[in-house]
Amino acid sequence: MTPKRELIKGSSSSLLLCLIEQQPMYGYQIIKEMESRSQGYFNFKEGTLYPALHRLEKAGLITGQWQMLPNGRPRRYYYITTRGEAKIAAERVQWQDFLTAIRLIIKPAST
Amino acid sequence: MTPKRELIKGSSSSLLLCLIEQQPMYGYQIIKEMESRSQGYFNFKEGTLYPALHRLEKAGLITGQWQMLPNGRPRRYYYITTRGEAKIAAERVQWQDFLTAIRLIIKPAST
DNA sequence: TATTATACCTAGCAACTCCAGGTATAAAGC
DNA sequence: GCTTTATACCTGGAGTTGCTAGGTATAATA
Repeated sequence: MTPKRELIKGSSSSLLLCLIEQQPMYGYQIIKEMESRSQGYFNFKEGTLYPALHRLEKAGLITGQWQMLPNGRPRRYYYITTRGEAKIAAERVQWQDFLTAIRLIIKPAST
Repeated sequence: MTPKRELIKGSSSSLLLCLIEQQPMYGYQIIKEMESRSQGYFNFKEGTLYPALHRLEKAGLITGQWQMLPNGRPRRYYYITTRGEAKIAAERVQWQDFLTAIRLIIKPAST
């Protein structure tokens, strides 16, 4: 079950948006959540995740807010924005189109 | 219907293998075939396709053979190899695993 | 006291798509 | 006859994004 790097590449930002839409999360939590939900399949590295979050924030699809824990340590929680929600909707369509196109290649319609 | 570049990225080599498995093809034909079968969705550029074919050949998954047309112009036909067929089977499994993992993220199982 | 878990971050390499360009012949339009 | 389009191959460099490997720091556990 070697996760295919290149498959993940095309969908990681969409997955992040989906997760954060369901519930505001911070980076470290996202890594753990991805891993546990996918039963170990996704294993995002920090070097992948943090830059990705920064890109999403820069694009205005999520917004991060520092929150202090009782013990004084800060965490950066990310929230979905209106634009992020729109993006998710658009990507859902893209995914469908993509899957449809793939199917047409593997099982060509009788011409 | 903007095809998502990064989605394609992860599956282009698998798609090429699938096409060539169905029928030996040459580069230019593959571009046209991809486009017509997918109703315009896939629109591989030459700068994408030819290097990809070379990579697949180098990896021993396909094998190319020059063939002379009656008019004297050469074409390079690519054939699937045994190893290429094995690869296709493996990638089918990877795809299923990937899709399963995705579903677990977008629709988490009740915990 | 040492290790692990939590929590953030960046720099640089690698992989792959695309743009843009190059080469060359055949067919079709004017 | 000449020009454009289609056919058919190719490469170099830029852009995007994942991963490795490293850094910083605190809290909990062994």
